[in-house]
Amino acid sequence: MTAAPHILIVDDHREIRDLVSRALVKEGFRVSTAADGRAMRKVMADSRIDLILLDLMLPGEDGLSLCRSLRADSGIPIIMLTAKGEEIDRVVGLEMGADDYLPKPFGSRELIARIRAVLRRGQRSDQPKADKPVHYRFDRWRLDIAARELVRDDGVTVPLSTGEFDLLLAFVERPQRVLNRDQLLDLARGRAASTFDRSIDTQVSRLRKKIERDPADPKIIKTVWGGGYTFTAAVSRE
Amino acid sequence: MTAAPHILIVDDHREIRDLVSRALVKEGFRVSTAADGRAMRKVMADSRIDLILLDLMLPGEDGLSLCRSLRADSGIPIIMLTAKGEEIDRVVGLEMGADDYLPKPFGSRELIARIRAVLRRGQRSDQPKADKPVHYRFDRWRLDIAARELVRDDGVTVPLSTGEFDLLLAFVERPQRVLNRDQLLDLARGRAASTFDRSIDTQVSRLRKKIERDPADPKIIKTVWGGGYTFTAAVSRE
DNA sequence: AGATTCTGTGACAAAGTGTGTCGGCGGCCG
DNA sequence: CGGCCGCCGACACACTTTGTCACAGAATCT
Repeated sequence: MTAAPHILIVDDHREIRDLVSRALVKEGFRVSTAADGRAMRKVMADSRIDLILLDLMLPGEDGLSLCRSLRADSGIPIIMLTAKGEEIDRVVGLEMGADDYLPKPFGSRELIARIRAVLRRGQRSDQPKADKPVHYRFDRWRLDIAARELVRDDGVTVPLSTGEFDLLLAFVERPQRVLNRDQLLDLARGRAASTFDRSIDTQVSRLRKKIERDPADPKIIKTVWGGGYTFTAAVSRE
Repeated sequence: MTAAPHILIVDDHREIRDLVSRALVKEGFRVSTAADGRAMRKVMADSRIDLILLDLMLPGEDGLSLCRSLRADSGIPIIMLTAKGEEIDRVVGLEMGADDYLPKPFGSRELIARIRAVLRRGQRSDQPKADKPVHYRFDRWRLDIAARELVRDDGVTVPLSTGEFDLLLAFVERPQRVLNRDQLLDLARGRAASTFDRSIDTQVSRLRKKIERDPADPKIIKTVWGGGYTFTAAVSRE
């Protein structure tokens, strides 16, 4: 499984974003960028991020408070970046929960080494810790996140494979939205699509067989021709 | 699927509009322009916009308040443009919810790079967040947006294809208005018409077969000779 | 290691969409 | 009033996208 890690660069300077982005892409990472905290949250809502490079100085919400709030509800590894002369902040940064710290200017070699190191050690649960719903309800189903189980209203547990569960979770967390195959693959498998990738179709088909009343006339996961799929059932979080 | 993104330029200076417009068209984007907030809303009501370039200084309603109100009810990506020397406004702009910020003068290369970056990350649905109706009623039908279903008053669900649903939705959101083929194609498919494009006619024909009592004598979707089509049934939002 | 489950790929069928053609109808002009 | 021109409706067809199945390699379990 060649799951290239997905790195998110958060920095308000475009030159930095582009420079770092190019360096990481060349190393085989998948990269997204954001100029501020708001953009960062947006990216995180739409894709599965493995590690965040976070600039200390940001317009609006600054890096430290972002770091703290990230730590509060998502164990995603963070590497803090700071302008030189802000050495003092190292301690603060690490105390805020960053996994590593890198003062600018830094070489791409050093950055990449640290990223790999953090990723290797950060195999930890990226299980969000805070206010994530314990389970979701939709149609006549309850999806139990902790137990990774799908339970029907009559109490029967329908077994889901790992892939089916991850895909269903991706859907359930983003109902009423058209998700294309790339996004689904990223969200559910953490990897990018190869050309003519039909694996999502197959998984959707398998999932429908288990959750739809009539798999031939799906009501919960609808196909958007040329666009992807949409989870159309109403979802309630608990 | 050549779904060229549709960019809306909002600036009161004609030269800027023309200049930027030409640059974007050359890059393959579809472009609309507006000189002020009122014109902007009009364009947005008539077409599906993927991204807005918004000048900070505008006559009447200024860019910042426009930005805020856009953010309030339509997650459309925004890039703010400002005259030089207004650096201070960057923070304000981003806090108001702009996705990026570009001080004048800027090169077209830089502008295009930022547009692509924002579009890439803003892959998401431009699903307005605010008070969108859950469903629309007309004639003897109910169109359920979340479920993407068309239900007759007797409770029977009539299956619509993706294209039929999107077209019907475009109509239902703009009843009693003449919509030409370009607009319909833009609203329902997000693309521009190619020469001698008859696809809308075909889709209207298919749609009529499903919703009209007598498809040969349509009462709901009327043809405007030489102009397009009009959704003539009364629509109520719920 | 052997058995079992899971997942992605290829193949083929089915559905959705757009283009082309033909014929009809509306509007325009004499 | 009649004929011409251009626009629209309907249909057939080609092409694209999706559904599903079988199967093989990968992963996991025993």
